[in-house]
Formats: sequence, structure tokens, C-alpha cells
Amino acid sequence: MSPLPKVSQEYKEKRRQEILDTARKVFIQKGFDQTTMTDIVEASGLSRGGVYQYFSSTDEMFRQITDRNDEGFENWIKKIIGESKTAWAAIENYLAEVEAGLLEPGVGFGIVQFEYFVFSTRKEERSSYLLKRGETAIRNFSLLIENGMKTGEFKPIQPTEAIVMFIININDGLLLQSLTLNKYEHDRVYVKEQIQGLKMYLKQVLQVE
Amino acid sequence: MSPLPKVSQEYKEKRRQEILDTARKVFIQKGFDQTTMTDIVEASGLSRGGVYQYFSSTDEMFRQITDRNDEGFENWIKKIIGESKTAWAAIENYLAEVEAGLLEPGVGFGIVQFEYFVFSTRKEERSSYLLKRGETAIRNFSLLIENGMKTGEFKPIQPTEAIVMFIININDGLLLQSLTLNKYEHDRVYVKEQIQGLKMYLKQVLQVE
DNA sequence: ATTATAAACGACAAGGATGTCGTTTATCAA
DNA sequence: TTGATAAACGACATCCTTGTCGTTTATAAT
Repeated sequence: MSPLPKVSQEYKEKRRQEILDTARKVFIQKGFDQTTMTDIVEASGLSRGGVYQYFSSTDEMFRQITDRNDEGFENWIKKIIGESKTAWAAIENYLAEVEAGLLEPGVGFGIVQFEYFVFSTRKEERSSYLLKRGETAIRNFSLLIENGMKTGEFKPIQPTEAIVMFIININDGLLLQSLTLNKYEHDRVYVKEQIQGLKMYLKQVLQVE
Repeated sequence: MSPLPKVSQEYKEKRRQEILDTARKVFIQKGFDQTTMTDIVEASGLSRGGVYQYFSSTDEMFRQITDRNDEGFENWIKKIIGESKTAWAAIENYLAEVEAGLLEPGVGFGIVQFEYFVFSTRKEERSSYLLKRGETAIRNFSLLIENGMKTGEFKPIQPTEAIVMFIININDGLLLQSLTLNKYEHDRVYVKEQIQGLKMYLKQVLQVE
């Protein structure tokens, strides 16, 4: 009588994840906006109706992938802070990992998120999600700075949020330059130099040492 | 016998410019990728066939608008350099104008160019144009730095190109943040702070003073 | 095995953008 | 004026994507 599920919750969850993994790959390969439902349907090996059973738009898929990613990012930052001797060391370790990620070939999901962000500035219906994600990003980056403020290691001469946005700008810019130039002229992105430049700024604005 | 034009060259050129001006407005309002030929046709007051007589794609229109813009930018930079007492003053004057532009409401064509740039990273057929424009931008920004190198005022500890890319990153980032946040929370973009931050970096990397 | 029900299928209608092309209108030369 | 020619028009065929829905298949409880 009662509508019992015909497959287990685990089965459904597994399938959801499979579709999401496929979508992720397609997004990375084609970019968010160029990816159609049809693309994902074909890549998944399922049928149109099958995929629609789980997701009704690429937007929905993107957000779920991203939200999962964001959790990972927060934990990553916290781990770095936990493992670093000083607050400045945490920042240096973080930047070292960013640098390594940018220098290796192939773009990840980061650039897809950036694309989505840029596309979305024109779509009113996405603004609340955008704002929410912006807050999340700022909050996570802020951890790195507040960490040093508590111990007195950092004495910032600008609001934390302004400093965070500066970091995000360089971060995004490097991502974008990597995507464009990396294909043709790896070395011209000047990843190392720009990260070094970011450190010059941070040392001054945080009054480190 | 010979196929004489039925209207003067001036007439055709004027019409071309009218269409281009319309396209520019629509691009700014809707964003590059959301703008269709149909949009521009409707906004122009002409017919579909009429517009196609002059341009066969929004891409073509965009490039022509952009190329005109780039010339303006080069002249603008040169004018600033010419009018400034020192090379550092030129940079400060340049940044002051950028700041003023970002603080006033309404987005200009700059953000459209940025959008196009991001969109294009996924379109192979645009890569050569992209690369060319990148070179142009780098060359123009480089003027500001080379200007101070000649006089010995700047002694950069990084390649000029790396410094220029850092500037471009902050520039683009501010543009993007303005577009998203300005609508809702003007003050949270921290334009002043980030420009000040850029100066901190520049002073160090150029070894000014 | 049988059966109820959910998952998966895939054809299709609807919407929207593009580029074309035969037709109409405007322009200039004679 | 008239006629030749180009500019402007706008309907339309084409292509692509989306979301739906009636049908088929698979599952697990009986």
C-alpha cells in the first residue's frame, strides 16, 4: 500500500553520485555554459529521462558539486592552519599548494566555478546563490588571517575582508591566465612571480615581522 | 555598367557605426553571451537582413568595438604618462582614474570584454584573437613601467610582464567584484583598499624611492 | 512465479536562435 | 521621370536544446 521504494536509498545515492561525477568531467572539459543536458546524458550512458529523474538542470548539478567542493576547501584550510607552526607559515603553505596546483597541467573544477560566477553576474535568479557562495569563500579565506590576528602575529592595516578579496582576485586571475596561456605558453603565466607579489602585499598589509 | 554604389561610403560607414553603437549598448546591458543577433536587430530598429548586410555575427561586432577601444586605451595611457611629472606619479594617476571609474555606478564595456575573454577560453576559434589582444594589453600596460625604467626611477625585481599581469589581475578582479557586489553592497568591494594594496606591491617590486 | 511499483527509456512538441533569400524600397545617374 | 542597382526587409527553413510523458524494464515483496 505505502509507496515503498523499489531500489534502496544507497542505490539511488550511488547513481546520483555517478551522474554528478560525469557532469563534473563534462563541465571541466567543455566549460559550464557550453555543457548541455544532452551532453551529460550522452556521457552518462543513461537516457534523458533517467538523468532527469535525478537532476532537472545543469545548474542544479553544478551547485551540488560546488557545495561539496566548498566543504572540502574549508577543511583543507583548517588542516593547513592546524599543521603550520605560525600564521604566516600557514599562508605560505597555502600559497605553495595553490602554486603547485596552478603549475601542473590540466584545469580543474576551479575554473568552472569561476566561469559560472562570471556568467551568473547577468542572471538575476542566481544572485542569491552567488552572494551566499561569496560569503562562504570570504569566510574560509578569513580563517587564514584571523588565525594570525588572535596570536598578535598579524596587525592588519586594512579590513580583513578587503585583504581576502585581494587574495581572491590574484587567485582567480591566475586561474584564468593559466587556462588561456597554459595551453600555449606555460611559462608566461608567471605563477611564481605573482604569488611572490601577493606575499609582498600581505607582509605589508598584515604588518608581519 | 560598373557596379556603382547606390549610397556613399560615408552613408554606409555611418550606418555601420550606428549598428555598432547599438550593439555596444545591448552588450553592456545584457552581457556578451546573452546577446543575440535578434536582440541587436530589434534594438537597432533595422531588419534582420539590414543588420546582416553589415555584420554577420555578434562576435564580429564585439571585435570591432574592442579594437576601437584598445586604441583609445593606448592613447589614454600615453597621455597620462605625458602629463605626469614622474613615472610613479603616472601610475598613481592611472590608478586614481581606474578607482574613480569603478566607484561610479553602472558598468561599462570593460566588463563585457572580460566576459568575452572568459567565454573565449573554451572556444578554439577565438584563441588567436585572444592571444593578440592579450599582447596588446600587456604592451600598453608595460608603457607605464618601462617609462620609469628608462629614467632609472624603477628598478624592477620581477620581469615587466609579470608585474603587468599582476596589475591586470587586480584590475579584472575589481571589475568583476564591482559587477556582482555593486548592485547590492557598494562599499564591500573595497576598491580603495585594493588599489592601495596594489600600490604596496608595486612600490616594492619596482623598488620605488 | 506473480504482481505492484518505481526506475529508466526515448520520441516528441515547443521554444528560440541563426543565416538565407526572394521581394520590396530607396537612391542616383541619365 | 525613368531605369538600373544596391540597401533594407522579413518570412522561413534549419538546427539545437529543453522538459515531458506514455511506454518498457527491473526490482523486491508476496
